Amino acid sequence: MAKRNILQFIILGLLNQQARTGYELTKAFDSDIGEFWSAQHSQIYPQLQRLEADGQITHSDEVTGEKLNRKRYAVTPAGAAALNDWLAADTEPTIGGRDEFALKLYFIQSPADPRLQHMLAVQQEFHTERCAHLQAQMAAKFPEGQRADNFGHYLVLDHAIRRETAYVEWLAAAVKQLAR
Amino acid sequence: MAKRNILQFIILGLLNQQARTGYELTKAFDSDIGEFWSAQHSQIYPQLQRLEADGQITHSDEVTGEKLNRKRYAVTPAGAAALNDWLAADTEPTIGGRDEFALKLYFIQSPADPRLQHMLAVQQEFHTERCAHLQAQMAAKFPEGQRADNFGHYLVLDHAIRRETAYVEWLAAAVKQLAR
DNA sequence: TGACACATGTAACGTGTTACATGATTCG
DNA sequence: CGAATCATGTAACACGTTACATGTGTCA
Repeated sequence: MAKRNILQFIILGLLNQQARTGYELTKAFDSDIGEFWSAQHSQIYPQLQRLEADGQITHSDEVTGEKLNRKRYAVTPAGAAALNDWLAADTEPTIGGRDEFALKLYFIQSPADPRLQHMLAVQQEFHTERCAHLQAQMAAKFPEGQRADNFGHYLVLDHAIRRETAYVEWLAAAVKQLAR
Repeated sequence: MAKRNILQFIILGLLNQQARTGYELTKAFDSDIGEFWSAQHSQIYPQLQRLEADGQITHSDEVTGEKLNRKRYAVTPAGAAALNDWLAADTEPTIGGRDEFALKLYFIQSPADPRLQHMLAVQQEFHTERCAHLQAQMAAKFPEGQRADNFGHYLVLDHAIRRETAYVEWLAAAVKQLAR
């Protein structure tokens, strides 16, 4: 899995869009970017420190209210260069992530197994709902083929929708071929 | 990512199908099961030792030729029970694995970016070829809707094909909306 | 006899998750 | 004033990859 520390580039990419705090970066992984990567704050804060020590980002202190301090990070020219190097480098194609559910199905040999019905139904419900949620997002953010700006965002949303749609179709096809 | 040590159950599942050596288990991750999980021998051998210490598997020694020893592992009743518990347990739905390429696209804001053309073409070639390879496998292993036996195997192959197909379609749609 | 597949292990390191820990601000 | 959110960190542990290490069997 992880090997070349992708996280640092994601942080650079996000900060390159706009200056952010560690907290805001953490939340970015809950929305659109969460479709293709995840990270917790316990990983992000140390990474920010390393990037700053490396001279790829800097921060300015901000105060909210009386005492609360937050650090707003921004990329340096060196950071922007590192980001561009990453973007320009060859990308090892993704070869299908890990899927515990698919794995379980693999070990159930018989299409008559009594557990299949329920297992498939649960997954179907989840992914169908998820699919609808993504389509709603798409409709909200890109109403009229408004893809010119934020093209990247559009592409990953489209990707997520296609992926979930294919997943739902796979589950439906599986259900259809169940018992007999 | 990993959290509940899925690997142990995969090993139990594979050994439940038939007794295998560590080497054979390692190779299983290069074929069909590799679509949804990967593991190296350096992870597998220690895991086999732990499973045996736990009483979930046992091994018998085999000799090939003059000296070469291999250990053929098989599940114990306790191991089979653990496997069934895992299969019966609720499965957290997969929420889209990590995809470095999708991530890069996300950070490229403009559909006129000169890098896009080449990036997409490279991925397109890879995934198209992969798609064809999977379909060939399907045709070879399940010729005439021969899904009754090895139903699990059929399902994961079908899953992989649908996933790759969707990926290829996504890339094609992206290319179509490129410059202008 | 050399290359390649078979076969099994350990070590070092990096990444990722969960838990621990603390405190401020805002809103009802 | 209590709950939710904002905000930032550290520690412990589990998981995964790469590299190190060694030796046998088979086939051309």
